[in-house]
Amino acid sequence: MSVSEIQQQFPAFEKELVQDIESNSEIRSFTAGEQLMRTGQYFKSTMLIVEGLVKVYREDDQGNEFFMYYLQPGQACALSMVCAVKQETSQIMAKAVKDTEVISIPLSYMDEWMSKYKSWYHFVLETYRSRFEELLETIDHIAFQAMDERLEFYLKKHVQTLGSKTIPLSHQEIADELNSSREVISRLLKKMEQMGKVKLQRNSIEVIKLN
Amino acid sequence: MSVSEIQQQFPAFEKELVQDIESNSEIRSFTAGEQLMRTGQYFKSTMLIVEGLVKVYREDDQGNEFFMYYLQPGQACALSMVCAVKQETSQIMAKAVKDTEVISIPLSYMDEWMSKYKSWYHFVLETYRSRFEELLETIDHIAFQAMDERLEFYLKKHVQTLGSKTIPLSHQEIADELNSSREVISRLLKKMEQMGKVKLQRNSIEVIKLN
DNA sequence: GTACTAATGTGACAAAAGTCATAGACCAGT
DNA sequence: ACTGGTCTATGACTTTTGTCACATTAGTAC
Repeated sequence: MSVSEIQQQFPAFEKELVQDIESNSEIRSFTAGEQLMRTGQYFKSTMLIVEGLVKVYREDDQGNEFFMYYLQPGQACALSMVCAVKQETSQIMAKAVKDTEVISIPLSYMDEWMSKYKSWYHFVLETYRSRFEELLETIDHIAFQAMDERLEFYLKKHVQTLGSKTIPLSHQEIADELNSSREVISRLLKKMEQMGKVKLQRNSIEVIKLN
Repeated sequence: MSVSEIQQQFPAFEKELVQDIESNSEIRSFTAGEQLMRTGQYFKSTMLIVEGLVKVYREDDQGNEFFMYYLQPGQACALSMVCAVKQETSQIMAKAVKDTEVISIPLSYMDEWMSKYKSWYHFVLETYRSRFEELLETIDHIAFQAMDERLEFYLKKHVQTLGSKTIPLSHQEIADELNSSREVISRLLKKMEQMGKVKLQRNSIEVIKLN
């Protein structure tokens, strides 16, 4: 990973910080589908996404999972910061959706840079802030909305994030992420198709228009 | 508010910080039942709880509410930090449960102290961290658990926080906070009573034993 | 093509939660 | 003790979601 590549994804970072990152961090690559972290793991470092796309989701004891949010280049996993500080295990899973490159920064530097670099300080706070908001939004949806609305929102989010109208997921995968069952999702999708909101294909959904 | 009172609730703060707080912050008092913040409000300051008890909950467009967590003396509202930084409105309501005193710290100092006082820095990060975890826990409950389990957890939490086995809430109030309906809560409580877990009185619930 | 597998469609049913209607219980003020 | 208001209890019913069983379809491998 070169200085210029880092600088490109994190334009707000001052030059010295970028150099510090370059010399003190490790690049890790994950192929699509690979897990970046899993429940019960300890963190000794925090991760910045340089390239690719990462899906972060929650998992309970029975193996039910639950989609929380995507991480894109230029973002960091607040969870790895949260847990890193306390040396605690997480209840979080993260999976690479596309081939992904991350910068892995040891905990000790993360802390040191907070006072050393203003841009790092703002970056960390902004990461907490934005993830906090995502979680609040997630809570809103599961607390207040019915499955059909949640499904629509889920699809909308995917279109935004993937930058494509075609979502390459099976009904089963969607059901898992919304912690529902395939039949329910199939039925709702069928309804949406009849309303002209989506077009269903095998293993993918083409979004026509959502409110 | 005297230096010693602040120091008592926030023992980790160094002396200079406490003095800085004393001379640059404002004390605000709320009587039980009063709102500390409401949806749509802007923040120009962050609040530390010195005395009392504050309930933080989420509200949607239709006025449904949803309990998130309690704030106790020695804690701060992460939301007010989150929003303060970005000068954004919150979707959060906070209400004093007991008579409450808070220290209101202007945004500018909050930022300045981050680099000036190590203990402040840790306090802010720890606040983010712990609230983040509370939110994750909340998500777990609404995503993975049925109403009966959520109710039990809710009661347990209240016993812990209030430090009393008697919870002074009506079924309707509980229903609101769990975003359910009174009848449902009444029925579940009745079942719990038959199982010997609680004893029901008018306007209050006495907890006998929960797992 | 045939055979196999994964994905999807669908009807029937069960369970959980929400809604409606109504009645009783409790408390406060007079 | 009467009255009005709030809180609680309960049965009947609806809606939503989850589950089960099985049929159909689409893609893949041979």
